[in-house]
Amino acid sequence: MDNNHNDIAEKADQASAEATTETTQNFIQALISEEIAPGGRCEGRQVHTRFPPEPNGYLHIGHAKAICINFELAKQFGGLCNLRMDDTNPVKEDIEYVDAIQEDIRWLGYDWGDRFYYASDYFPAMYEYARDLIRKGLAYVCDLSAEEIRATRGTLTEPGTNSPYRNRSAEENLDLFERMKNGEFADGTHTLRAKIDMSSGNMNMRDPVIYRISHTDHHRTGDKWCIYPMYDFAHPIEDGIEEITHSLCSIEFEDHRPLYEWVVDNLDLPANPRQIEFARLGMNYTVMSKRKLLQLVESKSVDGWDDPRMPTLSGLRRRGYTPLSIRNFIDRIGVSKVPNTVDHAFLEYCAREDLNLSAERRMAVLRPLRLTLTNYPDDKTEMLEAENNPNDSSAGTRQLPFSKELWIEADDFMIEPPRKYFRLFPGNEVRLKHAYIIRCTDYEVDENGDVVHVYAEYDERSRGGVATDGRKVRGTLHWVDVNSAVDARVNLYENLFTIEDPDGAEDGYESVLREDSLTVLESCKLEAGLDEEKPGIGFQFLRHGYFCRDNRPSAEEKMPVFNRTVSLRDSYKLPK
RNA sequence: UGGGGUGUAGCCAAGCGGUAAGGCACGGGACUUUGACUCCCGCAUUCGCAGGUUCGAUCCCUGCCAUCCCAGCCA
Repeated sequence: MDNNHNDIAEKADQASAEATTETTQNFIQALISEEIAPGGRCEGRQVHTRFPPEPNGYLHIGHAKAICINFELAKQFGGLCNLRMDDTNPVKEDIEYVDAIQEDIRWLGYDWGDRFYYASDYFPAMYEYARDLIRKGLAYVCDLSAEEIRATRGTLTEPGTNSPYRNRSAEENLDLFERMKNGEFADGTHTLRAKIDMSSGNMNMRDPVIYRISHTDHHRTGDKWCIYPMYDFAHPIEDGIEEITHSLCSIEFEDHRPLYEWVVDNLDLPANPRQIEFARLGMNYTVMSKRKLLQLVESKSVDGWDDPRMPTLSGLRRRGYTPLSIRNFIDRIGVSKVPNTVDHAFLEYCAREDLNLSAERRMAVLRPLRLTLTNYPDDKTEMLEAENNPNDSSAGTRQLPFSKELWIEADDFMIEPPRKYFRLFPGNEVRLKHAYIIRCTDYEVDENGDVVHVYAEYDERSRGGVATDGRKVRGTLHWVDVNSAVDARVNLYENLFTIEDPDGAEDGYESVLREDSLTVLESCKLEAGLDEEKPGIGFQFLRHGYFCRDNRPSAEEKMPVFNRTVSLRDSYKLPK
């Protein structure tokens, strides 16, 4: 036990040594190593990545994977990682998300320095690049409607047909494109299309639209523009302008890569980036799509984007997950191209691992049962010393008030205990953590037969919890002194869904929402001082789990509110 | 009956021609003033399947099977 802390510190050292040594590289690291080596594509260049969210929603744990991969890769290779708002579609985006995204990334522990960009800042440059394409005969203004474009695109197995506008002259295209920009045309009447190959097996190469008309105010450029570039055209330009060396994205963009490369190859960009795809994160018992998360919020199935049951970063933060635990989680699940569904228990493991070392212990009775020590002096209150973290002696100790009247956990007493129940029952002896050994002498039940009061005698010589005669006392209970207890509300969270794969539910994910994903306990008794604590600090409530103060309690809330981050592992099973 | 991916344990994931790392989960045990932590032990004779090349194949070749993505003027 005394060696615990040393062992753990040693293990942490080993882990960080391994992280820096990095014996096995994932496929992206291996590729970058090759490319920056002599003769490689990026020889002499500084590795430069970017995280490019569209500001149209809140970040979730899946985004954390992309964030960690991009920022960590830059760090490992002595490079840089930019933060860029990919705001090329004004109808979906909003300024409110921009701040939230930055807050979440900072909270996760990453810093983009002064390299915070907006794709919309490049609109003028993109317009000029588009004109280059037109002049090279590689893009044309098309008058087909959206329906007509769809109809002529062909199908997965049949080639498409050329647009009748495909062979307009560069002069005519330049003129039309300028008039599109000047607002002479209504939405949907014209597009700028790349002239590639209408019979390509890759649908993305069948003369993709690269500019559309949208008379919509943009959250940053207002009404300055009424034509907006499409992702496939804009993204390689954004990367090129920022001199990104490696543009990482998720696997479903794999068949966009030929188009990405087509743009890079046909434009004279400041630097040529390379797109690399990896598998996005899937987790069981949750959904990850923005659309579905939004739906949960709008249907009031949850209490907002930051509901502690949500896989959003703001939800995980409110729940009490630490940034380190999330970074560790992402680091450990690895990077590959294999479709994956990571067990949520792995995330919980990472939270416990970090919190076990960093969280101070406190005592909290969630379902209180009154205990009276019949042989303890009536008006006495003594102070007992309690360690703050048995795994970290530097966390120090605190003084706990103790008296005749105490709260214990209702679960910790049974009139007729099953086998191997070593908590309190008539005649049995247990230890009150940090306090005394007590023996149950009596109990009271109400008209329903429920136990409402327990009586016990304490062993005066066992102060601190040590038996002077060396007798073994197996059970140790947590408790809270009645006089100094803090009344509180505690929220217990479970998975939002009843099945592992809610996306695959026959009747839709809403049909498998779990009814009891939130349990609100209104009459909890917390150790004194917990009402002074702020959100963001994790505590271990002894024998229960890790908790932190809610960062968004409702206005009318009078009691402190604590959220359970994750329970302690529990190998105790009540025998039937 | 197009194009592009992916298949190693319940879940992640190493492995790159020399005889299946590690983690999570799970099961057992030790320790214990948290039934926590920590520690120990167990957990793929086999790498989607079938052939082939080779002294030797998870790694190379061929075929097959399964599964995911693509027909937005979304990203």
